[in-house]
Amino acid sequence: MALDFSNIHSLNQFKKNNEKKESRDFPFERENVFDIDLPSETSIYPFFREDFALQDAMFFDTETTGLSHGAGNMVFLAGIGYVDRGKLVIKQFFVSNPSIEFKLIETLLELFANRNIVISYNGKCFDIPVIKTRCVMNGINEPDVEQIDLYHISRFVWKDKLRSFRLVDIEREILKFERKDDLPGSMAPFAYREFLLRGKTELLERVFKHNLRDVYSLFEIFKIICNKNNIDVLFAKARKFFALKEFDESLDILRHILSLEIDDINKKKVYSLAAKCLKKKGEFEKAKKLWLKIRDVESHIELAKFYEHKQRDYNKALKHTEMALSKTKEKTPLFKELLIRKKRLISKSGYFDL
DNA sequence: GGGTATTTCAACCTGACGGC
DNA sequence: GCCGTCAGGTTGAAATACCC
Repeated sequence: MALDFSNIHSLNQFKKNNEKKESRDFPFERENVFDIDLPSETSIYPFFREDFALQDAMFFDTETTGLSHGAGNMVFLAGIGYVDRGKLVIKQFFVSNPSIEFKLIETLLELFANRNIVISYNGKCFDIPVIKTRCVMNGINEPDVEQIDLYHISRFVWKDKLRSFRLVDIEREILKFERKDDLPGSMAPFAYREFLLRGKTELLERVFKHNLRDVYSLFEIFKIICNKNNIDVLFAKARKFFALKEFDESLDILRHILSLEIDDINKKKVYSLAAKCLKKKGEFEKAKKLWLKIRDVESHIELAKFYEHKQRDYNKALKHTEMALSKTKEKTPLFKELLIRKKRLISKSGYFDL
């Protein structure tokens, strides 16, 4: 469902409240509720532990006065999102007066305590370290939160598809959403300064929208990563299981991918990873059948290794080395490596290349 | 422009194997 | 037994990219 900005409350009420002296002692809070399609499953294992429930998590994004993690960088706006009764609730907490930042931090810590899994974008490197620094500066105990960082998961999932992994790039390429009139995050410190010095809220309103969109996008990205039929996500999970040396789990996912409608390119990707799993399991004959289906440079090299070291069939090993050579550009390091392999196999097979 | 999680890549290590 | 080669694994440094 598209994000409806008409749903966003105006800052006018905040301005009115802010004119009253007593309201400056508390962070300004506003809430937006969105109708959503819930993910049918919430497991993102193996990217995060298996026993994880959406009601324990909250989506989190901050706007700060800078990039540094040092004492001078404060949080002035925090957006948190959570699913409640089938709807996405996004609350934004704004510090209208830097002297009450500690109240915002305390509010966040209470929320962290209730929903102790924080889903963010680059939060491991930015948002949470900044919050921890603000805790130290305000004499508050640092929170102990579990984190799901969608930045790193996105890099892993779409590594072959995208070159840039900024949140706006994921929105454009994966969510198919283009921001209009978005205020870049780098303008947030300036917008806050304008508010504090001159009471201007025009730019600040756009920072609120930016932050709201960020939190909403976190939910949307999370939903895609939960999708059990998304080819990119399934491949990524299979790769992750392979990296974790859980080859049977990887093979199960690859079989599931094959049960979906996929093109020949994706089929070869499935065969290639499945062959690697089978090789690790020592099931060389099964792996061989897949390599013979793929017939790219890498699979010919694997077949050459298989025939040389497992079957001691040097003629077949030589044949696959030559096939790999025919598909490789001359003068490349791989070509030179294959020539060495060919020379060795010629020597072993007693074949004379006249 | 600072901090940091992750990825990449090179260097090194280990075990298996064959030739002498 | 020694030496060289290959494949595969481990480790650590460097590079990368993101957040405001």
